[in-house]
Amino acid sequence: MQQELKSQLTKQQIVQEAFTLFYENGIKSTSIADVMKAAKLTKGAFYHHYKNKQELGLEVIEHKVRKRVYDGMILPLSDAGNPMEILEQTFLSRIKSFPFYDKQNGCPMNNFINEIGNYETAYQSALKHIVETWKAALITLINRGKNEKCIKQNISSEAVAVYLISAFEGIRGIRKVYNDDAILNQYITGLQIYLDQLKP
Amino acid sequence: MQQELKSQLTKQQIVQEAFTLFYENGIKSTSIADVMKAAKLTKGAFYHHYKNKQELGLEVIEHKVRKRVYDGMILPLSDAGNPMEILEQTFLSRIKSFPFYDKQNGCPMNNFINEIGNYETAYQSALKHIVETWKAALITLINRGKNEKCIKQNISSEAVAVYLISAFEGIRGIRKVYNDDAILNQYITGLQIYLDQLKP
DNA sequence: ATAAAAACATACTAGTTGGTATTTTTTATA
DNA sequence: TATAAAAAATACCAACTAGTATGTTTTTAT
Repeated sequence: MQQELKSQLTKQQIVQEAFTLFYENGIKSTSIADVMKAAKLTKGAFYHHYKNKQELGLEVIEHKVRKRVYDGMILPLSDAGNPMEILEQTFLSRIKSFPFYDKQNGCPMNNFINEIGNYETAYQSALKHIVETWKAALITLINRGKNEKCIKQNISSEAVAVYLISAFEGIRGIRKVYNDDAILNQYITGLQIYLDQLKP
Repeated sequence: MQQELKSQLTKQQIVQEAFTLFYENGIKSTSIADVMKAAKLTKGAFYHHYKNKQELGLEVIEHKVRKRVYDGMILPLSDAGNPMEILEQTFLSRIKSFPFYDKQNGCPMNNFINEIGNYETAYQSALKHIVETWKAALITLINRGKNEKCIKQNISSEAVAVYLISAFEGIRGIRKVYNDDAILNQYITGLQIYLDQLKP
């Protein structure tokens, strides 16, 4: 039983280091040896715990990337309070308060989405699942906003959800090629205009 | 003189094949040998024309990617006609009419942006330049719309431009992890709502 | 026609990659 | 404390990578 625990701890460490390296340099540019060096272990240990690199990639997506999106963008949506304010809080305040590191490296999910080829279906469905969960949570919130009369009735909740997610992921990529936050501030202003127009 | 022409023709072919392979599989997953095999030439020919892989990458961005964005998204913005209709035409109609291949593989510029690491400054500034050109053209059009009273006066043209670009690039990435166009249609509806709200 | 230069091919190197085979070390338990 | 299983290390391999060195063919200029 204690051995099982140690095994899980080791795997956790590998996944943690892998996430950081994948986030900073991409999955393709990161070798197993790189990950294991960061985890202060050797390749032998890796292949004792994992079948291959893809298995690690999927675990990083499902455990690290998923959790990040969940904690930062999905969970706050189910808070009590004015739905409009929650949207502003989640999409506006959050991006403002990102540390430099996160601004520079973009969104881990978006990085993955755009790095993988269209034939890597295992990665795709794992990523799609995160987007779908996010979208569903947004739709629920927007519908609540409609019920509580703080969001226009005659707009498609799905469409707004998808448009919000698209713009958010888009700017996280675009910000990477800039050296400053000016473009981020323009996005924020643009988002503010967008959100204001959703009010009845 | 004829040799100069042949040299340029060969380079054009290399750049063409490189663009296709980079677009479909990413620049990191594409080797020089892959490119030259597609171009029906050998590695020796490549290094006769190019210093290294990065020089090719930059040429692909500056010649192929830039031209694609320019022709598809920038040039139409300077057409005569109602600015609002031009925006709808460019952002709505264009994405609808994308062939399956383009939907599946996303936006070449966005793929590049999200594949490259944040230390690859040469690529970044080449990509930033494209975004900046696009943004400037959009701002010009939006300002014209304001002058001609078909776009609200009290909104920031820059912010709208950035928000439009962000959402467009974002959805092109997100679409890649889906197998169908439903998400694309939701984006289109979301964009339609957004554009309508810009009207006075 | 011929020499030089450009275009391209061939063969190679040194380093990296994902993955495997085998051995050593650690740990749990009887 | 002996032993079996799990964890980790070592050593390796075949394939691939960017890039180089050197050769051959083609084109151009004289």
